[in-house]
Amino acid sequence: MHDVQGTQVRPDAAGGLREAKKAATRTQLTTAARRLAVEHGLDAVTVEMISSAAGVSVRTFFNYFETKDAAVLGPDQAVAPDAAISAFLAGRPTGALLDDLVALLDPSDQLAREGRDGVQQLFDLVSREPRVLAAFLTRGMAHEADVARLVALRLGLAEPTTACRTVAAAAVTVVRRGYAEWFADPGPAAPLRARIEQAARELVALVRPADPPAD
Amino acid sequence: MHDVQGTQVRPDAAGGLREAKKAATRTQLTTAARRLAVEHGLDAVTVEMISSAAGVSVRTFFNYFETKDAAVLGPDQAVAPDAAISAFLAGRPTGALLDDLVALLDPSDQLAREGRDGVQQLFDLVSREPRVLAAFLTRGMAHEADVARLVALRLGLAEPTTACRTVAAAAVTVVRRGYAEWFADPGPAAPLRARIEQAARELVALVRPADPPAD
DNA sequence: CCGGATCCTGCAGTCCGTGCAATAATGCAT
DNA sequence: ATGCATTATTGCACGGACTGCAGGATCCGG
Repeated sequence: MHDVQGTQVRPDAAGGLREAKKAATRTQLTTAARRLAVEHGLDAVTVEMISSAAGVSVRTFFNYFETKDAAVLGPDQAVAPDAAISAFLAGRPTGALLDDLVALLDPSDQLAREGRDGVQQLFDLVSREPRVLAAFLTRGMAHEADVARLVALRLGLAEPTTACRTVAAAAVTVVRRGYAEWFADPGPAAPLRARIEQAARELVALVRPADPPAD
Repeated sequence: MHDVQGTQVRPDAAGGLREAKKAATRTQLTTAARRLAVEHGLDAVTVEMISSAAGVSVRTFFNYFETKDAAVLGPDQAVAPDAAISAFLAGRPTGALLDDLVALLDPSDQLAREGRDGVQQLFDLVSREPRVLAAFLTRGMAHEADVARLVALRLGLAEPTTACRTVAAAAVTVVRRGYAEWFADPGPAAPLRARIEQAARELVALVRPADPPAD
């Protein structure tokens, strides 16, 4: 029985059983941290509680995450899957920078990976616990820097210029706004992607207020 | 001698000597925290060092700031002076929303209040210490919410709509980008205000790529 | 000058986070 | 399968962050 408290453990592609078990415990820790934090509030949850819920020692907890907040946030993710990055660098899917950035940062696959409940839980904590918000925003800044590099590459530049960074900041801001609105009212009528596109339209409207309706 | 380690103490307008002394010690704590953090790195600086440098006990430190990071960041400031807010709400100075937001958030007066060195010191820490960055970004989110409320008021709305929040996010992002570039190269040739306006132009260029040059 | 309110301070305690060294588990080659 | 090298887990000890509490000092108004 190669499992850790119910979480499937199977050797994923490269890397043996060792890596798979590590990934499983990391997931376990994050899951336990989020559940306990939602239930009791982050301050009332000790690292000892999270660790024992995941079946490891407190010392091991700190081998996986630097801080309690980081465990709630979960392991860092790439800004987008490789396929999406390749497409973006090749000028796809539309050729328009802002639209392609929205497509690049489209988080629907992350939603599928963590599950709708997990993401809802995380955003719940982001909006309720200032420390989780702080960690979340810090990670967002790192993602913004990654996006700036990708924009530079797409434009054939070796290093991101000021404009690349501003464009990246705008794109990340639009996606963040979409997330926030989706979380505030996660009805099925307006899926996450639609919220993000709505935020993009609002940004365009700010800059082109006198624009005639396009369609 | 009503002073605290060289910081002037005079009863500011309303509030007696008590309030003035409190403000003085708060400033002292932030000044000491920043100086020590720049010198030794934030992790190597203990609250005890900061407290004794400011001439108060450790326990008193925590009466002024909730965390060590908060002391480095300094006391919270209003998003803009009252006069600038009134002007913004009245549709000034230009009538164009984005331009007026840039004017509203123009931080030149904060620069004058804290002094160029203090702000440079703070940004130095923001870029070097992840914990200070996290606190800084969290405060930025609060400011963004304030700005969204102001936008709503200017448009005659009681509550900020989705568009108000997106507009506020875009404006705060532009100002943040200007700050970042100014800090990366604080030459006198390109003052802070010019950097912010440059970032605003970059945002416009993202949305209106085919625009003919205006001037 | 005095009473009430407010602030400062020390103390004890909990929890976070880290270096270190011993132990246990794993992967690999034979 | 078995022994060996590598790596993960754990306990321990420690410093530092942060919080109630209670006693004492300071300030403000009369």
